[in-house]
Amino acid sequence: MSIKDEVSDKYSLRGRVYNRIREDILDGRYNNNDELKEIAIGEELGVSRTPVREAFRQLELEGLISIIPNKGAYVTGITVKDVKDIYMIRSKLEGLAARWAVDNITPEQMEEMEENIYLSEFHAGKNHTDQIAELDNRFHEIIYEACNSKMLENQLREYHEYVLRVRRKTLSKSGRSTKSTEEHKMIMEAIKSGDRDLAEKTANDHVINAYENMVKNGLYEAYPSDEKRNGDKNGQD
Amino acid sequence: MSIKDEVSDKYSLRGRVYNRIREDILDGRYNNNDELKEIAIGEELGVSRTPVREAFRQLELEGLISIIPNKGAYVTGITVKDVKDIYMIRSKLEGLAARWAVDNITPEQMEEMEENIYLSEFHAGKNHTDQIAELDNRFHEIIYEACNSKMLENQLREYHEYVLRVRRKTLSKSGRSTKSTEEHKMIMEAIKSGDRDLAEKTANDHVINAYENMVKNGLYEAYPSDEKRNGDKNGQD
DNA sequence: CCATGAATAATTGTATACAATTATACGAAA
DNA sequence: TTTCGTATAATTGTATACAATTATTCATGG
Repeated sequence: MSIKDEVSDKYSLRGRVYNRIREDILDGRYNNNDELKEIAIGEELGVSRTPVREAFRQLELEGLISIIPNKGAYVTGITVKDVKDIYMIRSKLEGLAARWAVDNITPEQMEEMEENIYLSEFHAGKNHTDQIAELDNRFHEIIYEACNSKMLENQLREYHEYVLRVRRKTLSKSGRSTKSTEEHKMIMEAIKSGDRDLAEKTANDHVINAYENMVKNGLYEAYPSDEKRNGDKNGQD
Repeated sequence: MSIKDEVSDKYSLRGRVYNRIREDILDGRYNNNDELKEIAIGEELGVSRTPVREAFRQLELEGLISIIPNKGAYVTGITVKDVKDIYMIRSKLEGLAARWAVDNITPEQMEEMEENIYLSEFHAGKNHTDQIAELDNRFHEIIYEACNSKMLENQLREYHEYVLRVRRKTLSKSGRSTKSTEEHKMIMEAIKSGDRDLAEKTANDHVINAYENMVKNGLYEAYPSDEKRNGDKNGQD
């Protein structure tokens, strides 16, 4: 499938341009629908249009910008509904990853997971939001690695980018971190005990809980720009 | 996320190069690890290196080729395990799509679905493999459209490319088409009756059955080139 | 014969030049 | 004033030129 490691190539000009624009978008330094001009970006980074254009093509495929032929490249926003869909999809895929991790996790990965949770419990008690966010990311990364599927791993990483993007816009209110760590612990214990069904289910639920918490804490305020089209009606679950 | 419609741009040189190489790869006209030279491809299509390079960058992100900096672009193969993982992931996502379709399918889409199944039953009885394959694709497309999620739709389409790729290598032995149509019918009826859980479950099972059928009919002969690394052990389900 | 390494060729990476398309400015007519 | 159309500028699309890197050839020495 896709992404990331193949692209990196951090030491070519194109790679640097790609990473730079990508970061800027994910960090919210552009607004939705901002136009990216090849020359302007090239001058800013001291390169010609060629590597910029190539970077654009990749960013387009990744969905971070959209290119209209002969017109320009525009930063693409994601809607409230997109965010919801991503979380629902992630719920399923994280469940699958946790299930597969049961059979494939290494002792070292298991160890890191336990340590991760131990540290999380500490920081959750003190509201160290940066450390908590970092540990949270890492917990999921461990599962991605442990599931032993390059396909699934790549897919989940790709979605994770979007999560980071959203997280930057929604404040991380307290309360969640403790509960989140508890959920991580449940997933970990299910994996450790070899219970595939339980691992899958707890991971499913964890992602959905994270989503619901985000909604409560103002997702809709952070992303007011939903499209009108058919409305947001795939929701009853 | 990704893919396809944004890329198309069929009337630019880059778009034509992209589509051409893409088709060639998916149609199996290249072997695994074949090297793609910018100049050679450019001359073949009568264009310069610039649009070829841009097309390469997109194909790389799509996973169809892999670019090694300063060396070249190589057609990437997928392994037996990759195929399996894709089907397992698809099982979950098709289930989700069917679930969402319950709440979002339009009368027109429902009608097309019923017609699709009616025709499939006819052709399945006569072993019209081409028509059956076409109808099968279309059945899934309808669900993708009906789920009303651009995110999920794009994702499933991307995976579908891989399925087509595999299908071209594995012979479609008889027997399956009748059973497949029956399964489509079950999905359709679940959607029609508004039973979300059933729709999800029947779609889940359908994809897994398709996979198991493929294994029986020689997937492992068609894709002998699995990597050795950690072996294929995430399998007990 | 094989191994080594320098010279050469081939190929990719980047910059620039030119063509095609789209956006903008501005004046004339209603 | 507003609207329309043309001229101009700005921007993207493509081709080509040059630089940097990698592959190949082939002579030399062991």
